[in-house]
Amino acid sequence: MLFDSEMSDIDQTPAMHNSVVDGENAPLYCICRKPDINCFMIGCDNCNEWFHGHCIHVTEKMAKVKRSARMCGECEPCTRTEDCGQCDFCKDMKKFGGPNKIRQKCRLRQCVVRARKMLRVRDEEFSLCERKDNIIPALINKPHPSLVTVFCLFFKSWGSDDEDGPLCSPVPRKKAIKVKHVKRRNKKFDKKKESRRHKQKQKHRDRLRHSERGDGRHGGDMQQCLGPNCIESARPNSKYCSEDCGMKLAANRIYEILPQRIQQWQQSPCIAEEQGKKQLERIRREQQAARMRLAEMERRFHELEGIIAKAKQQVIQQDEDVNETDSEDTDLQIFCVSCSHPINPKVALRHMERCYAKYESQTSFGSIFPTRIEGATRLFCDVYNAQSKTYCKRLQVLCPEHSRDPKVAADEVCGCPLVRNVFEPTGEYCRVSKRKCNKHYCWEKLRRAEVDLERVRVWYKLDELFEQERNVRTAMTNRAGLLALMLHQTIQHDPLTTDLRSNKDR
DNA sequence: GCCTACGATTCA
DNA sequence: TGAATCGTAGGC
Repeated sequence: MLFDSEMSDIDQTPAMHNSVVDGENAPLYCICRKPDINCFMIGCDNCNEWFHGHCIHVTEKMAKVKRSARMCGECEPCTRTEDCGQCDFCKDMKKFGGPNKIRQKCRLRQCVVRARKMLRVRDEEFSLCERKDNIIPALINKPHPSLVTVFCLFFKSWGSDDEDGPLCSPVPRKKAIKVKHVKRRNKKFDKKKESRRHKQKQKHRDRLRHSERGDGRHGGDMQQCLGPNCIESARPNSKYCSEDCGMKLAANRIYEILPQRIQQWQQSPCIAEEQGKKQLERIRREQQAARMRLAEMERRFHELEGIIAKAKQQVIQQDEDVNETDSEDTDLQIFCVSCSHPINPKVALRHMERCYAKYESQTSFGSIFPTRIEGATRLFCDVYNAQSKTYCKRLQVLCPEHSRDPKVAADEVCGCPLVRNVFEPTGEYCRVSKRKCNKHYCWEKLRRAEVDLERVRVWYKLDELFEQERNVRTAMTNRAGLLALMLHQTIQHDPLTTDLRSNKDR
């Protein structure tokens, strides 16, 4: 296949021999017999004719699909460009945070024709599991799904033709094996011999591949379609003559098997179901407790705002200046935890708070999602950073990066509620000027942060409990799901198929 | 023969 | 130069 980008390599006008040249000497191409109009064109290897991409419905992207020993370039996985991010190969990739040990491309991108079977065998497993995850909830949401819905979902999940392959195989995978590559290096191979052997192997494989493809195309033995009442011959590499026949057979099987399986299920008691119910009860109790705690914290939130409002109404007591200066007049020095400079204990709180804010504001803590908690006010800062495309996730009251402490007016009073024995409120307020009070520096901010932090904790707890509830519910619903009922037993549909167990018995 | 790990190669 | 991925050694 040739693309227009490759035209420089074959300077002579392509397909000139069979193209008509019009009056202005512009060569005509394609089925439309029009000249090259500066669009994407693709050339045929066989006839050397050039075609406009849009005339033959081939896009530049499609044409660029790679072909190799492991890629046919035509099947769905070959044309797929995105990694699923879920399979073991994806999870191994560095871009998905993996160790890069397996180094294989995504299972969903392994060619169905040419990739090695081991690279795609689990693809079926994986995609089924993935599809199953999508199908079961779809069925759960319908209390009485119509048989057509059930059948379509089931059949699609089962795979169109291949019903012999172990789908979500319960067989555990083999353990990882460590390879001693050092040994390999130490071994002295006869290189000539090795490469000759390699070439022979390659030739053999190529021969096999060609013969396989040949077989696939022309079909070995002709088999009759397994579709109900169908007398046609099956398609190559399939048991059915058409998708329709496969669907009909699958529908028949569901009609035949499902009612019996449902009856069986209903007759047997389920311990896991009982445990699930107990777990749900526990989760609900914890949710209730968390909600009560949240209500309590909301009440404290409003209470604190009331205290702060009341504190602001206090009047400054002038003689406090003397008390402030005469106490603790010592040479004692402590070191700031942020900048490690020696500071006077009297101003330590003020200094350390500012120093911390200075360093803290140089870092960002962001998430790509804005906070969406219904009914919660003033929790996270949530300022959007266009550069990193993230929302700030510090507590709003404690975020030095996006909010500065308001400037204190000269006549503002400290107003911190005074306490006795650390916790008992005396009902009085500190009436020192806010600018001069070193004892209660930023008390509103710290008290607000205390309440907000607890509120955040309770929200996290609630979120965790919702997640637990969802998991338990999903597990309970899936237990008697359609796929589970249909798949968790072995049925010998075809009496001619060799049943290994019966062989053993004999 | 399956599977993992990793050197080698290709490509952007 | 690094990411992607191919091909294969070697354990089981």
